[in-house]
Amino acid sequence: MSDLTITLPDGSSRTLPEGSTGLDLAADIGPGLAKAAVIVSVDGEGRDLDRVLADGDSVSVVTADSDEGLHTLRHSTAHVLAQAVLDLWPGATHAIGPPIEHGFYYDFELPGGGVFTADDLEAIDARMREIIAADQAFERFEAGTSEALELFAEHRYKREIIEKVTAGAVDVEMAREASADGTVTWYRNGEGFVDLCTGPHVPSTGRLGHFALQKVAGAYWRGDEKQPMLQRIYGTAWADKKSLKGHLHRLAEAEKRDHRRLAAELDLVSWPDALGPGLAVWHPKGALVRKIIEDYSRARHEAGGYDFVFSPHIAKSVLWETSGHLDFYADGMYPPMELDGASYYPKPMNCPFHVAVFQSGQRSYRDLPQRFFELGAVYRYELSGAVHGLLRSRGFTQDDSHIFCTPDQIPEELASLLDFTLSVLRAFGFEDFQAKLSTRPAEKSVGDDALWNMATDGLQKALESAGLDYVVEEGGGAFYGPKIDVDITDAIGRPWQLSTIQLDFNLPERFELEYVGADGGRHRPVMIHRALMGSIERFFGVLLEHYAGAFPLWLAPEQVRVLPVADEHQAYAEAVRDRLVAAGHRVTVDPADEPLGKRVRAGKVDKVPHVLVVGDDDAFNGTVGDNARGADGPERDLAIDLFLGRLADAEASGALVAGSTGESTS
RNA sequence: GCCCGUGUAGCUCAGUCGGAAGAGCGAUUCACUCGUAAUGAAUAGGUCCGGGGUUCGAUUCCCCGCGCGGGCUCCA
Repeated sequence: MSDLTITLPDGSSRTLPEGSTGLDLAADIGPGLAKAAVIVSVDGEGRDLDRVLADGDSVSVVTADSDEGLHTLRHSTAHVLAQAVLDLWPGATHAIGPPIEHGFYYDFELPGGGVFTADDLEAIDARMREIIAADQAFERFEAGTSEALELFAEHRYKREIIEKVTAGAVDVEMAREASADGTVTWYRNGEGFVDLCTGPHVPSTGRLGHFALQKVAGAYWRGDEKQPMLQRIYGTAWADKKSLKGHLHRLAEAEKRDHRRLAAELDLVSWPDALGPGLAVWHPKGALVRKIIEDYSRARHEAGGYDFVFSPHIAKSVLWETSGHLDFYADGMYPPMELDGASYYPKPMNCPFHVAVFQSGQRSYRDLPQRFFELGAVYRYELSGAVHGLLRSRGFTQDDSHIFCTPDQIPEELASLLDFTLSVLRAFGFEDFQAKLSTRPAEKSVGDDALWNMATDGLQKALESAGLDYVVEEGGGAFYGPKIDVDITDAIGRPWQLSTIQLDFNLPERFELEYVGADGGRHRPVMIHRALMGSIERFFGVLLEHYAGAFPLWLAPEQVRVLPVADEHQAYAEAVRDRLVAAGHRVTVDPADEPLGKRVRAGKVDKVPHVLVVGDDDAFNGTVGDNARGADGPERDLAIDLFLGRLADAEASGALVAGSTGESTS
């Protein structure tokens, strides 16, 4: 009997008897590892622990605390969910159930068009725990298509997957459900539960258990609204109890900083029913913060070589026909208003207007690059079920610019543009970025190869010189040009896509844009669409959640609140306020109609960066007592001049609060 | 738009197995004038989302709308 030689991730090798499995390998390395092992990864491909290894395999043992191990755990838990549902609803069929970030889901069709209710989750959860307690082994099977079709005769969605797989038309979501090489695999556990699946899975259901079912939702089969609506159950699953608890805690925290809740609590924005879904009104405090954001954006663009333009909210259909929006974006547009025999559409984008500005006169290569900037309000007909506070609305304002340049200018323009973008985002306290470069799609696209290559190289070089982490999405670009999207990561680790830099080789063609070159001839410029914050409304929402409502000093609508200890200190409080206001700060006085403790508390609840208390000592000495947001206690006897200096420093640096005793700026 | 859930005071929510609508916070008024996270009392505030049905009687049960929330899809 010959032995197997297995290479481990650290480069060492191990010899095992022929017929050894992944589990044997793990046990050979150490009993602790054998216990912790979930699957093995053989040459980068996940395998069940009980599968036999081959001589020369390069193997790493995957444990539940790794991403791949967690993925497996969640996938296996999804199977148990399906098993429980099929047990409890005879006649139900299961569609797909992949692992997702933090958990898993499974889609079902219940007999007679039935639906799940929230109460059903409890029963399903209980049945799942029985299956886990029974510690049923996951067994893997492999066979040809016809046998598989027979096995899943009662399950139309499984059959559809098998047929698709056989035809070679596998999409990403289904890739986990079946292999593409003509054979079909499935897993069985318990008496009779089988599920089409490429695996791998944990050895047995006893390895699972740290999960929670979260919600039921409708989901179209294959995400297509023309397909049947299935019943989806979402759950979260983790390697141990502590991780599960931690995750549920983080969810609760995220809910507390929901921008819609904070917008109401801090009196910033509201969504009156009478306006319609996705349409907000801005209250004075919210509008003040928004104005500061917009003023900052304008100042940066003014200093950054942009020319400001304005454009109307509606335009005749001919504009949208020329731009092509009516062909490929009509679903996203509000319907037209018929006026004077013409159709006027609310604008879903600003680009055609900026093109019109470009076209208003003859352009020379000496004028380029020409950068037009506008805080442009646009209206998009989002599905009523898709709107989400400020993060997804039907009317919003883009910090929109269109840059017209020569092809030669592309690389330099992109490099400085990306620097500019990151600089603006950093000013708002965002530090973690993740970029995505989307390249030319495989099918149809416009523009010649040289242009695409120059633009794509330019984007890539810009990313590299900016030192940004990025992933490349091959073929992910629009038909009219490559692009970069930049995500920021917020204070609790969630990514948000904000900025986009998008090359466009199409609109210059459609509008027949030209500039006069150095050679005296006419040439076609390239267009760059770009938005840094994306949408002011959405950016505001992201900021609100990022800071949990506690805006940095320079953005806070009310920066300082002065509390006189008693009525007799009112005059001094007002004098303090007037001095701070004269220095350009936003300050109010809260008179002594309520006990001091109550007013201090109100200031904290309103997340005012500085609550000043002034009494006899302060009036006599020209000082204040400062309660900085986030500080452990008050700082007494602070000279007003000193406090003013700190305020100015904090405003300039973008700090959360002034001075050294409050919140840290990290 | 589709599936599920949900709608009671400005906010957060009780409640009515169908029989006179409640609390806390907030607001207003009065008293208190206070050195650091909720002073006391009083008052005001509701077509119980809208319309229809069942009933002697509907905020409660049923039907249809509308709003909101979670998903599907898309993206700023």
